[in-house]
Amino acid sequence: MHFIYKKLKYDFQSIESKWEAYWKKNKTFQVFNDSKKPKYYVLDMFPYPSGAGLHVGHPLGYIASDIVARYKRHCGYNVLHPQGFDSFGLPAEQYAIQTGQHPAKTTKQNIQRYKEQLNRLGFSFDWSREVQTSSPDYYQWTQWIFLLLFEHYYDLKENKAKPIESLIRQFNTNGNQTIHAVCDEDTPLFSNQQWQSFSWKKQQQILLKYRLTYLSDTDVNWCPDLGTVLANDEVIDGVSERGGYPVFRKKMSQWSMRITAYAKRLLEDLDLIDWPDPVKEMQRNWIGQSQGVKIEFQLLNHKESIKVYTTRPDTIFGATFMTLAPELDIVKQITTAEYKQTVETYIEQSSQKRILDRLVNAKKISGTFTGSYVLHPLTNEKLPIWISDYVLAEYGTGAVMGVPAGDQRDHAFATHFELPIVAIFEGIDSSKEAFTQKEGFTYKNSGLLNGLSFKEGYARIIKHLVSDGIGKQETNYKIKDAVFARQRYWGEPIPIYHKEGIPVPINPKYLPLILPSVEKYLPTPQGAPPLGNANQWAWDTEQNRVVENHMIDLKKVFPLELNTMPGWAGSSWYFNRYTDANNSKEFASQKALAYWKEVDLYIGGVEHATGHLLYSRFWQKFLADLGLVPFQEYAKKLINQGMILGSSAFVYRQKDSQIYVSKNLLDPNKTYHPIRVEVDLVSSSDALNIEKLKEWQPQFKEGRFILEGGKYIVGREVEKMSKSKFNVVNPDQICVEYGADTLRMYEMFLGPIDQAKPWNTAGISGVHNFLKRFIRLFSQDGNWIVTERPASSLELKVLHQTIKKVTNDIERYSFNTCVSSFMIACNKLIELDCHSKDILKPLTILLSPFAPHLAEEMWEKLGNQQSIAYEPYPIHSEAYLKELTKAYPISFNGKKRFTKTIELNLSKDEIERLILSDNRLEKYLNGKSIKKIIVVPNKIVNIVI
RNA sequence: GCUCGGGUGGUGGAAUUGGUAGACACGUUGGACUUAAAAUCCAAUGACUAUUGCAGUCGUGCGGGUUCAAGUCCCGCCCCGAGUACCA
Repeated sequence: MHFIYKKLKYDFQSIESKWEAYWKKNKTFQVFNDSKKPKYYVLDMFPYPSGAGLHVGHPLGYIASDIVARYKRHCGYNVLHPQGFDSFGLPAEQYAIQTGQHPAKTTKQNIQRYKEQLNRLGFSFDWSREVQTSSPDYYQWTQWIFLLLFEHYYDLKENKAKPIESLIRQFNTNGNQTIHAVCDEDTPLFSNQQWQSFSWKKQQQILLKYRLTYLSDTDVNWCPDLGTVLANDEVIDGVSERGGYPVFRKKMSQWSMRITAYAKRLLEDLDLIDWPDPVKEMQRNWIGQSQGVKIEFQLLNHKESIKVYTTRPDTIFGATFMTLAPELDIVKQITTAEYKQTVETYIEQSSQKRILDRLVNAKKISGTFTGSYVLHPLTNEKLPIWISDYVLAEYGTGAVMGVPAGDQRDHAFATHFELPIVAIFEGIDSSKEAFTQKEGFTYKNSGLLNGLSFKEGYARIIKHLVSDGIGKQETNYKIKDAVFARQRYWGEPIPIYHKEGIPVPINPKYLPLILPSVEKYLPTPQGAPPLGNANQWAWDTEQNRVVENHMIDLKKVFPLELNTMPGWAGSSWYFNRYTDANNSKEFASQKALAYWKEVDLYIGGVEHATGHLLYSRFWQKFLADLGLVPFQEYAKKLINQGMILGSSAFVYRQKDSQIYVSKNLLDPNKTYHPIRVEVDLVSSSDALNIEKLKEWQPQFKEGRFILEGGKYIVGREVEKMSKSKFNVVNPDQICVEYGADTLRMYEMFLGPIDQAKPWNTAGISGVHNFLKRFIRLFSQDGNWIVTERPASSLELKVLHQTIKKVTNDIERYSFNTCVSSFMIACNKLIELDCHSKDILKPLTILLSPFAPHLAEEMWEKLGNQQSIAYEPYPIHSEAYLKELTKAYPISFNGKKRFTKTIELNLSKDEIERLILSDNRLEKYLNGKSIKKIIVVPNKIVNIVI
């Protein structure tokens, strides 16, 4: 069949701007909370509105979620598909420091630009529910949740958060000795009389040890270059995630969130949610549960004892020394006069080490003897006490028993300092290295464990230690309480004032506590956070409002907290706010929360696995404990979209010259400097536009370019897309050249949604051509030729198969194969010369989630008045497809799968029916007869003609 | 080191439960249409052998195994990516 097609105009520019305006004007995607339809909540991780605007990688997740949202609308759901901005953050603040421009102003401009870009791509967001974390309407509720956390503690009996008043009541009646609650390690025990005798200040200090958000002297990650502390997940390889500056450990008075109280539930409830395994695994590792035993070692010549935590109590007979973390307070008490000097020097040195040094020098063994000894609890032997920074103060008890035979680090330490090594595994040589496996040995030199296997010995020793009162079984977690304060300006103010050194909450009635204006966004000369520059930053407890600093009298006017909340505060609960985003009375009404329930599909980057995705689960659990939200887990299903990488372009400059050599002419014996050049200056065949290059940067003006085949070919390298690498592809430009629909489909077509992949503009023409061909189904020579004639069975088959395939693929989030299916369908229908309305109508609905602008245009041209967005989704007839597959029934005997060759003599009619039954047979049409057919149950495998 | 992913044409990637591997697209080559180019359309395109044609051999990182049948399942390696890192 030969058709000659004239060029058909696909005027995507006017189509797309027309429908963008239409959706906005008609509020097509606004949803309400009182629908009778079933609900579906599809959420994107909201963006930080950076000054650079969107690049081509950002919308990937939004396109996927928009396809699902539109698909679910067609399926008859009331779809909540909101968007907002995580608009507090460092870049706006740094810009403010440089230019003096208020972060609120730049943030507003950036948001404006982001919205324009997002709308251009045709996302069906309900903007009436937009949230901005930096808006007081929003952050008053972030502050409100902060205060709730402050006013609650974690009860281990009921396994939930409870009001602090209930704790105070118990203190008043019984003291704290019978209380089973999460608190700081150093909380003293007291009776009810003692509690009542305490001063207000003392009582408050004790309560801080229980509150779920609290102020304490903790070791923090201090980054002097950023002038702020960082959370653990913001420190990567010992340097700051942002900027890569060195980070130090430092003791500071800091706000923290008692996320450790929820460690167990955060771990266990991972089983309830359908999240990608890597994310779950990362959270599991981050929480880091381990089962072990805390064992008490009596100090020689001291009343006190030291507890160690170990997961291998069975190796206790191999313990030949004890090592403490240098930071522990007890170190100073036990150090003998003789060793005082060396110990103090060592402590000093290790505290000044950068985190990076500690990591890099991990294998470099250091430590020093304290002069003291502990007694082995089972053998009564004298074990020397050492300190070393391989022991971490914040894990376990900060003390380990040194078992060189069973632990590699202990072995290295013992070898380095010539401490004894006791072999405890029968038949295993412990002198060279430790044996860390948990099978394949029996014990020796191990008292009551001798001759037992690991399994027997492990159980035996625990039983013994516990019954003798020496040890206690314990579950330990790696996860640490999250530092919840930044020394920055552009964040939520913490609604706390300070009285006698005690933090006191502001009554939530008087929220929001509005961020004050300052003249300088830098820390004060005294080193206080930027809020220290504010003139109006004191709390009047009688008028309950912010007043000027000079009114502070420490009687009724007190200084306000100067720290602000970290970046993850606002994002830890925003998904709840969308259900009722304009509510000024509550963070969200119970009715709205009950209607929308949890997020059905959440799409965002995997980089938030141990940050936002963990903190938000924690807050959700806390809010659920208080009965404020109806679900323990807020997102049923999570998908991580992979990053779209840039393809950087390089020119090669010969060393010490102005000669640039084309990629394939490089001489392996010479040295070249690869220099990144702007990818816009390079054609899709990697040829460089030298004229434009010379205009772009003056350093190339004098360059001599050695060409191959008349062209300069650049080198390529796949890297993260970033402005500094000159490899950013701007979606606006793609929209101008190909249109938003093409961009949407192409991003989906690139590959599986969760995979990282390099951007390649060259391939986009394939998808663009598909859309042009799609229009061709409706027209010929520019004329509309949709017909009313009923569809043929072959056409119907194409349609039903496509519906089935596309629907299945959307349901399993395989969007790339969807796009392929559309192309196949389109090609087949063109070949069949199909212009039937019966086929094109459902096909247009099917395409609408992917290419919404074009679908709307075609839908209107088909004579429909309403937007296509709420058209019922076409249903494929399983019966019809089955009917077709059964067109030529083949039966078998036996259960086992087998291959069988059948000799056939089929008539033309039979062949046609056979062809209907199986796609692959189409090419055998036109009179050829089928001789043999190889079959397995329910499937034709091979045909011999 | 440990944990989790993943290795399929020149390229991006298909292949729901084991059932004609390489769909779909890019790129490349040839052709049609054009004064020409672009655009569009048609054809070929895993490798090798053979050719007038039919066809044959090898092919999913490597080596084994299970099966009538393996990209897919099992065992042992190699390589790449991500996360994590003195966690006792």
